[in-house]
Amino acid sequence: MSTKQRILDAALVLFNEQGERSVTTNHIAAHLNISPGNLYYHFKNKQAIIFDLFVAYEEMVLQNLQVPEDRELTVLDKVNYLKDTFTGLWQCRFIHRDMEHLLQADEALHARYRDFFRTCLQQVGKIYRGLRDAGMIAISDDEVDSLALNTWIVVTSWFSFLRCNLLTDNQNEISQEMLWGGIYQVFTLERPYLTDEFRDKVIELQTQVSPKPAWLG
Amino acid sequence: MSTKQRILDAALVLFNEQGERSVTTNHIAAHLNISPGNLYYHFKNKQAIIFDLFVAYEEMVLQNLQVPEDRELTVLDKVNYLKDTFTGLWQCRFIHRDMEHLLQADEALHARYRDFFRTCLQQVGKIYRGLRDAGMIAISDDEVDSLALNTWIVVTSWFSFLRCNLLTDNQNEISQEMLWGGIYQVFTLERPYLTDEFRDKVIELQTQVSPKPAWLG
DNA sequence: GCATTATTAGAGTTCTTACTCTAAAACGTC
DNA sequence: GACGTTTTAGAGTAAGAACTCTAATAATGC
Repeated sequence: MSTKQRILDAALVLFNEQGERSVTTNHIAAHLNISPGNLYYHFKNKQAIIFDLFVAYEEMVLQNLQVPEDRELTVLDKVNYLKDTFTGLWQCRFIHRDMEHLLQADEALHARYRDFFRTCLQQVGKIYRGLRDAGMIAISDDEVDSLALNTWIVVTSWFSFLRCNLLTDNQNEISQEMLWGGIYQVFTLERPYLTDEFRDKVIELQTQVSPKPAWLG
Repeated sequence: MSTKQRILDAALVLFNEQGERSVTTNHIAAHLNISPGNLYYHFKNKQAIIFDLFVAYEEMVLQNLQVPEDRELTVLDKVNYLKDTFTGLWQCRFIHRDMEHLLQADEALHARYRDFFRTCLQQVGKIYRGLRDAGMIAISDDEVDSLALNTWIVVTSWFSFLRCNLLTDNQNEISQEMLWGGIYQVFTLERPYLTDEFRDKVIELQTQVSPKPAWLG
């Protein structure tokens, strides 16, 4: 693998584990047993590394949010969207940790991120309208807009929420249950809109995938 | 005013404007025209300043979330809770920006924050059950739990969301409309649970307080 | 095999940070 | 107004950050 790619991989791992703020370019170089000079040969600066990592993240997310044009959405689609989203989020969880700082430090990234956000919101809206067309939820266009935004906020804040509120001395790593608690939480946003016809079926499947977490309530 | 209090005030202003990460103890001292030594006479370190600011924030929030024992909740209470919450949040908006880092750097603060979160969640649940008792919403206990958590997430993430996604070169300050867009957004979380009896009345009042923001949808 | 280019090491530079130390000033009190 | 305490100034320190520079090594084309 190219040194450039190895730097990106190592940076991603270290950023995820310790947070971008605590990881310096020297740390990344040391982690790979290469010199700082070498790292700076491949990247103009730390921001450039972050930018490239974001581009990869963006691509993955947009891939995950595609809506099939040739068929209706199913209950399973719904679950898979969330699984994919949270899995992707986990792989790049450093990004949404102090996003404000990353964007403040890099105007180009900020502009790109705004576009990304808008596109995501549109896609999520499209998915919810797809679920409506499939008869799964009854919801107005206004409600789709606000539901999409609420989904965005819960999804992008989920790991911060976990680390701030649920990690303790005893339990200091994010468990599978915690991660999928995020899926449960997004389910609860949609649940009020489920149609009578689908409610029981959907709730049953959702409960299988991610039951109500013990720490809630 | 005491120097100690002036340091806290200045730190709060600077942290809010520029983010805790970008504001050093030297900046705070310079802002007040006092020496760094003086600052360190009053505070052991930077964390201690943050800790004190958090304690004040905590007190304000818990004050805002109190539930009257002697009477039922009204539609107006509901609106006021949100107004107070977002106003308080605005005053200490630096706190929820890179909370993860603040907590990682200070185990005592982390423990305190976890308690704070639990208490808040309980209070929010109590408020929603109060609204249920007053006949305003129809909701199960499970749904109260998840609604309270969703409310918490949207509220604590709101300013980060705004700065990351809505600020641009042209519009680089948070407007009143944006701030109260947060209230609208929390309304949308509760809306599906409104009872037939109260729906129109509540929605009318909510629309007055904070109509659907232009940038949504 | 040689010239050119791409890649790497590693010491070093500059800047900033949180924080310390000493001495002086201000204050209270009797 | 002397004396102990509290508060302040301000230079200074040690550590660490991002990043640069030079020279050596590897790869590549001809």
